[in-house]
Amino acid sequence: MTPADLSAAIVRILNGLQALGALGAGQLPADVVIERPKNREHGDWATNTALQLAKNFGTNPRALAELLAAELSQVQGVTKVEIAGPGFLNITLDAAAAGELAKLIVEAGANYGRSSELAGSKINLEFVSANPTGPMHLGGARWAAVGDSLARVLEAQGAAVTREYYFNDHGAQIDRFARSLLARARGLEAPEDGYGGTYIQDIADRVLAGTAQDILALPDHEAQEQFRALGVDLMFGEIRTSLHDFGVDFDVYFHENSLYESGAVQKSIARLSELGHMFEQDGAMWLRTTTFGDDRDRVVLKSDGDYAYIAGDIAYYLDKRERGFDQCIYLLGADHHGYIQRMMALCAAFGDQPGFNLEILIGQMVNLLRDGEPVRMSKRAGTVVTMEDLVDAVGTDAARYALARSSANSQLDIDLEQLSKKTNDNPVFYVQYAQARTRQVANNAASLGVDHSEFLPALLEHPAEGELLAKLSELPRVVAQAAEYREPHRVARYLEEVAGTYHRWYDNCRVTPLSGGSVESVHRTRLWLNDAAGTVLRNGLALLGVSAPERM
RNA sequence: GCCCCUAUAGCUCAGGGGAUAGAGCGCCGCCCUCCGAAGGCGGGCGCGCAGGUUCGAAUCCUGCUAGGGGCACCA
Repeated sequence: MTPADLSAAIVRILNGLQALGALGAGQLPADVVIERPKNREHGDWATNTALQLAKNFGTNPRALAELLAAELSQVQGVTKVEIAGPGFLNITLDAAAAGELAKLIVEAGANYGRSSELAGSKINLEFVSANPTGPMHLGGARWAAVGDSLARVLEAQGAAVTREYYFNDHGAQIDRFARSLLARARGLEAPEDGYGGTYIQDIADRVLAGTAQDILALPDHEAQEQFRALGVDLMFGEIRTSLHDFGVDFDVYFHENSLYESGAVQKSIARLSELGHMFEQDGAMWLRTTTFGDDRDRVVLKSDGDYAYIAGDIAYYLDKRERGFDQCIYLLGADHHGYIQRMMALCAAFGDQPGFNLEILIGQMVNLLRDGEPVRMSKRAGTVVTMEDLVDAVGTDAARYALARSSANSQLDIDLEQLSKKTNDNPVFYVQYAQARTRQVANNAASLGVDHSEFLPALLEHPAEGELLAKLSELPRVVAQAAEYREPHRVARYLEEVAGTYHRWYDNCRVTPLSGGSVESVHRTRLWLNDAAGTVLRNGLALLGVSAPERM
């Protein structure tokens, strides 16, 4: 008997009551929110559904609660239903009904927490997409952690997710990168509008070392072109390696330049012209995005004959749709929030539904601190705080966890010094330790002859076992909500709660007998619960891309 | 000027209308004669301000204040 079972039971009861004419003709809910009350005197589970639905059915909360309570108390496994306050239903289960869950979880294994809710939907999730003009920086690391975890969460709900990286290898920014490389190779300072980090020298040296050709003897524009092509490749390789080491691998690295080379840009603009959304003015071609709520129209083809940046966005979006993605999700940094309106407008211009076919998630910035002082992370300033800096300091698991455990909506302060000095500060260890503990308990149990040959859930009667079972039952709902709200941090927060609940159970309930004692049914039954907790912790950590070590 | 995000414990952050607002870290005290004390138990400290909606608001709405990020024929 899980919260989901209770919810289903209540929906059934509501249906039955309405069919009998005991309720008015209101809309019936598809499910009912079942919560664990903070105060245990309020039972194992509680719901406020009578308070929320009474108005719909033309009755008052108290009366509806009484109808529901009478029926619900007849359900098998429910021992008591009480009405509290204005119409809360407080539900108490018998230990056996609650305890069944332990076995269900163990038997489901890696599938516990997964669902087919999003089966059939084909999602393109674009994230990171950092320009190949410098090493992967801390902000990119946040989106890597959040984006990959979101992909895992969506996949756990049955969606087919393609992780995609838009690789800006076209335009003025790349030209500045190439000029900077050339300048450094000649021993000159980087141009004023160029990149000045020490990595520029490094890449320039590698370009020179990597080719037999004497690039520096070429005319300027040819030399620059060589540095552009080779330098971008090197930078790209570095970024890709950093991400891989971070546990994030993209299915598609999409090159912006390919949109221009293939003619996709012209094609997509021609399509918008046919649809009547393009116009010419001041020698430039514009997309009338104001038709769809943008605050100004946007230049697509500049008067000098070059395409504006949005031209690539237009072609890229269309390309994604033509590749068969129902939903294109973009995870962008806060400095891109101004793009939302024009992106939504171009989506609508193609006849699509903004918010469904195109969804843009904005994540706020990460501030890196060292001893409480902000560390600048501007690539141009050359004081680059890279993903490697963070990983070197705290390790991949701690880095990914620290970046993924907070809402992307809030700015995040991470103090390198604090994390690197005392890694025990990081909650990831709390969770990993609990998981490792479940393994050690299982190992000890095995060596003492405690096995899975018996499961008598009624023996799971200690209050700490009730708490643990209740907490473990929440995983499916947590994952579903993380997917629905696109908020993978919910998984991390939940795991911290599971870990705490498990530790308390561990302190109260032994899986192995004391020395001299014999193995009893209760030990064998508790082993199931121990393993169920381990399963939940491992499944959750997997959703975050964090390892679940056997021992620490 | 306009737009977006944020404001909750000493710190970093959860809390998407419900009952006494939570976690980790930090601080104080207690617990290893039995599954690793990287743990548990106890203690102290908090919803930026002012209105509104509601039976009920940290949560929704409005205004204000503060911090961050944006507002190109740049990418």
